[in-house]
Amino acid sequence: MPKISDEKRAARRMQILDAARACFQKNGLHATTMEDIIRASGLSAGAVYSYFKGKDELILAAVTTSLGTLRALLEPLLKAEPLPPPVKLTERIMSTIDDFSKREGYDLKRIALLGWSEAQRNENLHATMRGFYAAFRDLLAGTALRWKEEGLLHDGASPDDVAKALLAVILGFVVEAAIVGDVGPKDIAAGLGGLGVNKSGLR
Amino acid sequence: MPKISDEKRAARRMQILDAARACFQKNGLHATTMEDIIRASGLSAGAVYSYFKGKDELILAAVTTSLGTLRALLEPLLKAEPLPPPVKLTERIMSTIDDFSKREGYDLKRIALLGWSEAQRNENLHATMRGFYAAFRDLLAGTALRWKEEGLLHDGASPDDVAKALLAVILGFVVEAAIVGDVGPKDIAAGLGGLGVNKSGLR
Amino acid sequence: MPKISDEKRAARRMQILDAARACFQKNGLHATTMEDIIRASGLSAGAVYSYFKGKDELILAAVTTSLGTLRALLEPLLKAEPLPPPVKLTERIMSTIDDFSKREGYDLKRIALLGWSEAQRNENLHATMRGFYAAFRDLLAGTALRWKEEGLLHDGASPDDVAKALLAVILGFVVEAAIVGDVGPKDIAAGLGGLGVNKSGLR
Amino acid sequence: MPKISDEKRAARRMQILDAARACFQKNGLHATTMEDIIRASGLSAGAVYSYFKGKDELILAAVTTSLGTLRALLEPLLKAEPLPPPVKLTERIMSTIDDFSKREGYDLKRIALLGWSEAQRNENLHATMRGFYAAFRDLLAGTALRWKEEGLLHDGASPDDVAKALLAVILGFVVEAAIVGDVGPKDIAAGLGGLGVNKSGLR
DNA sequence: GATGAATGAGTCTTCATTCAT
DNA sequence: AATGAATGAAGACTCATTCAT
Repeated sequence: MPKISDEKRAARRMQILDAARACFQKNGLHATTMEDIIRASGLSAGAVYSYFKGKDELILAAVTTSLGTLRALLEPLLKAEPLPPPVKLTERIMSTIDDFSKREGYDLKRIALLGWSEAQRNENLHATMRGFYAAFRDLLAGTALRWKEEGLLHDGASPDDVAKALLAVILGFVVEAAIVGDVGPKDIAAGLGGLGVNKSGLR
Repeated sequence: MPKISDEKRAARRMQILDAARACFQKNGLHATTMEDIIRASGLSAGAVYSYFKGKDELILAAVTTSLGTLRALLEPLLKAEPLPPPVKLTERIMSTIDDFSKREGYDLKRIALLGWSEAQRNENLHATMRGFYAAFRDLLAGTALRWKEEGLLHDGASPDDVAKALLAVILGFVVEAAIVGDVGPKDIAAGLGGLGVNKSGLR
Repeated sequence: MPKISDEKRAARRMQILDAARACFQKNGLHATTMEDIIRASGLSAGAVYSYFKGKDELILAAVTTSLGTLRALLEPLLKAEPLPPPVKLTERIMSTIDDFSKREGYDLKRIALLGWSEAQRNENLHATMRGFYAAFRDLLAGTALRWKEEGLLHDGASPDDVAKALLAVILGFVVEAAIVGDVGPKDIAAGLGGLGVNKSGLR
Repeated sequence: MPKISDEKRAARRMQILDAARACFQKNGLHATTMEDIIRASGLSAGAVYSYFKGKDELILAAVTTSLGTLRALLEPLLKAEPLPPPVKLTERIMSTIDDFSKREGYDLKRIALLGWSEAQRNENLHATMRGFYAAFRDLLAGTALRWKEEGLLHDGASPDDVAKALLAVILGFVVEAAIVGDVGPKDIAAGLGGLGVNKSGLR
């Protein structure tokens, strides 16, 4: 079979996945029925089931692609040269997440919350998420090492712990924005700055 | 059976709620069936439904009481004299949450994640949680004001923003611990310290 | 036990029955729950069950007493002297049913409809109703015989058939008033008169 | 399965409706469970629910189609030429109802009684029935007008009242036959004749 | 006797998934 | 390969009735 067929297949998969994500985001994972997804995708039940084994696989795929989107969004920030100081980078990460959600009409924060909840009873999903966040934390740890080398961290600072703390801030921002509201990346960044976290890299 | 005493009634309610929380924690909100809760409570379906209108009320009650527990746990920390410096207080808050979960065999973190997810399609629940976290954030802002007066924050620091940042750290710790693992209150505290947040209150 | 106790018992029974009838009339037989009746009666579940075996007995009793009320209302009309001519008597019967319903706030027509429906799956109830209506039809047949003797019916008229026809008119009025509306005893009477039924007894 | 034809769909609907009507007739509206209907229809629960929203819709459909059947049965009688005199027409109407019930093994009288009862707490159903009977009564009034023109009614007779009276006779016959028994269309007709209602149109 | 909390079988309904066409 | 009608196992909830106190 020529390449076109594969492309079509991939396009179909994406079409279904987009429908699923839209439904999940709007109604949550459990309140979304397969029929919702089938209708939203514009395909037939059989077609959907030929691309995805079942609802669980669709959930996993929705979360996985969301994480993929997130990775594509965030990795460049970590590799930016010159490396921004901690608070600045953290703010950019949060802003990037926030902006994407607003721009694409596809709220990564909501999906994240749904995924975390689901992960507690779906080991497969949990493993996927754990892997993603662990990898991201490793990346952050690498970044922290560079900060340390640049003298932006205390001398005794552990890059791993810094990564853990920053990941907490980022994930916490997602929760706080989704549940409590009235908070933006700048607020968090300002708050960290007020606490004494290096803003400029100078001390 | 004659009229049951108020105490007994409350005890029965708690018995059912404990069963529900145990089930929710183990299987998640949606995967838990009323029959699970009924069996775990040791009562009959009718009895359970005479204490709680339905599953939604049970979910709301489970989350609400968890938040109540959390409040009882955390408020004393915010009123402690002398007031610990930011990182120390944050660490204590996280440790308290962590220890309680280990001690009582009742993981507040898991329930929190479930609640956040559910809140996205249950406005009643969302309002309850938003109210709780907003109140807690206000308390933190008050604390931040005291820190500021004591010179533990930068001069230009906004207590509100500091509160937002610290709440993010705390909530983020909950997520990170539940999903990624390999992280404890001390790690986060050390990471914040490494970032330059005042540990001792001295600068 | 002295007589008072029996009286009290009877009063309690009536209290429960009144509550049941009010509920049945308002919500129908099946939509009325025992709890509705219990609450309306102001007694406890146990008390209600000590006076009536169960819901079926309550339904039977409600219908039976309604029929008793009907009998008490209608029998005097059939024994009136001088005996009114057919249409006049029929109109009086319909008016009596109508007026009672309005006066007492207790609609015999509604209860009748409910009872007929229920009778189709409750042989006990069916037998009770059949017995009542059959007896009433017999009474009407006796009346028809007197009309015949007085020359108010055609010579070849069968009193039994006349009774059947008049019972149909009366029962039909109940249905028509309850379901179609815009009809009163006078309309029916006028219609019969228009059809040529002797109004005055003169021809 | 590919798209089913409209005919097949209609046939399936009828299959379910027939099953429902059979159950309703045998056990009454409320004592009939969805499982009864599902089993009787030979389909699955899901299939039944894909054709009818729920039990209420099934009840409404059963009553509505019964009324439709009734209309199809009775309208020709009202349009017959030459127009039979009042008692004759009434007898034919009652006979038609009676015969259909015997012939088809589907008792319109029983369904009618069930419907009247249900109508008292189901406004939708009530409106449907009221509309049907009111239309039928109008038709009868038109017929009465023709009788009047032909001199078969008293000069002062109101066609509307005559229609009300005849509808009462017909509905009353249904009740009397279902509840009391020992009565047929001929008995009622004879009784009306005995009361002086024009049989032949001559006086 | 009276109470009313508790029971649990029974109801309606949903929805992930399959498979005949 | 695609379709979408059909499946049927759950699930949430109700309510007539009982019986320990």
